[in-house]
Amino acid sequence: MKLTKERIVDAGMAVFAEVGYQNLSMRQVADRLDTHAGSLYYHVRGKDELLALMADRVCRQAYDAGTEAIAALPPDAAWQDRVEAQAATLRLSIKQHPGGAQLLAESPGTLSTGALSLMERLLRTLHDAGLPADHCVIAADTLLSHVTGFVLQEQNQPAAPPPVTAELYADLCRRFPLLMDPSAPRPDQDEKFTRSVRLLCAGFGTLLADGPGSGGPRP
Amino acid sequence: MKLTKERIVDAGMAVFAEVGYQNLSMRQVADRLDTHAGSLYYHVRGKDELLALMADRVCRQAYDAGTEAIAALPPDAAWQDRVEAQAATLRLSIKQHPGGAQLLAESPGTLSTGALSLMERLLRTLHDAGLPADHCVIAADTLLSHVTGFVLQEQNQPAAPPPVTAELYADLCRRFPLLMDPSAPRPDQDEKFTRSVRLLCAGFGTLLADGPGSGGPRP
DNA sequence: AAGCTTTTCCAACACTGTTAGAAAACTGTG
DNA sequence: CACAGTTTTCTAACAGTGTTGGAAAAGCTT
Repeated sequence: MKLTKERIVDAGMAVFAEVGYQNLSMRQVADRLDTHAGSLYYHVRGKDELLALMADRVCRQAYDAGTEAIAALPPDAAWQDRVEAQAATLRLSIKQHPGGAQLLAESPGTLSTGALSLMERLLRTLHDAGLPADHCVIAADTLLSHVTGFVLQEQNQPAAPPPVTAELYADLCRRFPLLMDPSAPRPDQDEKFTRSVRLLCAGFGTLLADGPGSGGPRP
Repeated sequence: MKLTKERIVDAGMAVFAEVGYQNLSMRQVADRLDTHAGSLYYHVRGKDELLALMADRVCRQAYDAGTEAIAALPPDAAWQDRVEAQAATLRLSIKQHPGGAQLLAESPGTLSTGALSLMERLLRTLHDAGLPADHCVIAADTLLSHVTGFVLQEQNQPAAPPPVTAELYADLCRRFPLLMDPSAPRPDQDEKFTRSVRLLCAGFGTLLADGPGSGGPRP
């Protein structure tokens, strides 16, 4: 069957889903297409371009998943819920692929139309919510980079945490008392994520509620 | 001269500063120490461990730079300024090394005492500011992952943006009107960063000011 | 000085991205 | 159909990577 950019990206995504970001090689992608590595270079300038295309596809998937999630919301949903829905679907879309956050993080996001779509929609949500225009782009940028950063940490957590001796544990508690405080609740990642997004939304909210007494972020 | 973990990390940082994250190889690190690549493996389990050690060192540098910046603040400085100072120094410390954000992003941060120190100090700042304990860890986590995410985007922006034809530009403006709005101010990265941090602090603020009428983030 | 442990060298292995040129497949035309 | 021309694929190689095992050297103890 004829080779094409689209099919190469397809194979790349498949290999990516199986072996993850770190172990993705041109030869494996070629194998899945019953070809040889060199043949790919006629359609793709190099591995970088392939990765960029794949990152764009992840963004596009996230965008589509987002439109579905938004459509499922009640039409009079608050803007915070819309933001939350977009953040949540983006996170899930990235998490579907092992090392997906690295893929997005390492490819320059600006020139990808998928990433731009995500940005534009979030921008519109914030704009419609009444945020001042000059703050919108910063807010949207902050949220997007936050989601990537969050999933990055999430996916890089070692599956099997290294065993800590009792002695080492005691030392850690001495040096990092707040961090190691056993009385502090240890929420799971899902809850941590939604609450962090709510925190961001609360920050956004201070930019528009110019009611008496709450004058937005400090001057 | 005798080879040691410390010296290997030193050489690693030097090579890292010169060639960046992507092009750092064991052989180059060995060359700088007038040895052979195989010798490193007696002191270091593999490249992963070396990268983790280097990430820890970056965190430690950031921590030290942070203590300096905090000490330079007036003793009665608001907690927002303390948070801002820590975020700013962390960003600068990461930016000192080309690809430093990737280094931090790709190494599992939890088991690094440097990263833990950063976290603990931020936690204390928020705790002293009066944030409820169960929100502190989430807030601190959010801010740290935000900084990494921000610098990641910042360092991955291609030095020479690809030339856009007038036709393509018009198309972009049609598909992403808000994003491409020429009337919107285009702040530089420094300002974008400080404002995003202020935005986060504003979100944190809603958690403590339980005065009448501002009930924190939506339930 | 002999024996022993720690450290370093060296050569290899399997793998990576990438390129150049030959070979094949496909195309349209006389 | 046959021929030329173009597009696509194959093959082999290059330079470089992380990593390993065994030989060699160095350092230390008795």
